[in-house]
Amino acid sequence: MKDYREVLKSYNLKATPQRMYMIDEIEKSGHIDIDNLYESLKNIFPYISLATVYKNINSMIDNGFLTEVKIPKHKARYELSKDSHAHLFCTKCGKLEDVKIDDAWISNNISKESGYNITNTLITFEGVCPPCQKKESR
Amino acid sequence: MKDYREVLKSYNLKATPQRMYMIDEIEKSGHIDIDNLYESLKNIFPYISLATVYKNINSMIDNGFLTEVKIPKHKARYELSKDSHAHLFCTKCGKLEDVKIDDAWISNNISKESGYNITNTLITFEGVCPPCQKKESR
DNA sequence: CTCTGTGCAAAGCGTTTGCAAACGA
DNA sequence: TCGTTTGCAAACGCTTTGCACAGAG
Repeated sequence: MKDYREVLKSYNLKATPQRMYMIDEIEKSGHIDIDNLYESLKNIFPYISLATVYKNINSMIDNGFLTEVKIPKHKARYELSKDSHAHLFCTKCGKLEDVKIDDAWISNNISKESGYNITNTLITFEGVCPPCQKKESR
Repeated sequence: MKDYREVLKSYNLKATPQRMYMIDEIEKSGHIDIDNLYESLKNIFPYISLATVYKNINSMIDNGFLTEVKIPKHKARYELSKDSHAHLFCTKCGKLEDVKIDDAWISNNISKESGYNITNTLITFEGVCPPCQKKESR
């Protein structure tokens, strides 16, 4: 496991074991929701409280270290903040993947047309992933 | 006010006055959240229940007549379902606007690259609208 | 030592459900 | 008339809060 002490320090958060394992779990999974995160953490900290997980998620979102990803009809998932990218969500198995996308020129276009000063672009594609397509055609 | 009897009938929903005014309100506003919808409806039906508004919103979403639009850090808003389009959200004043966008070729691209069978594309731009930009520069 | 973070329990908030009466078809 | 919808109140589920103790810096 990486050492997240410095990262947490730079965000003015104390490096508690709970937080370090939380970050590790989020990084390993790519995207995770509260329940799965809580369940994984209970393996390491049997007495960890759901409230603690919420509090930490919120403080890390507030300072920008984490990003919340909302998915239609599902619970939000959390990811480490990273460069702009889109999401691919499989409606069959619930898998969420990152996709590289050049949204700069899209938002430039929209910006010109609308006059908006665009600060963020959120793109999610919903569909069925290749493995689930195979299962369907059986 | 338009007559929504036929529309409701085609969705197998009874044409109650509450529903007809709900649709009217949503159409007039373009996008509306539960609280504002409930408040407007109370002007016409002083005893309307929030539960009724929820039930109707949900049944109209289920049959595809309405679409829910999720916005980061804000309550969902509802719109009449229409052709694929993106949303522009002003983070200063909370205004939500539709933008025409040709997402077909984007999703085709993503589809080819990822192998996903894409069924829906959700695009939201966050930024500051022209009026709010003027206010800021004062 | 000081202040932040943790765990627990309770409170809070938005949404859904159950039910009897009212209403639309 | 029959099945759906309404309004009300209670229940529900997820998230946040308050507090005393523990732990990081």
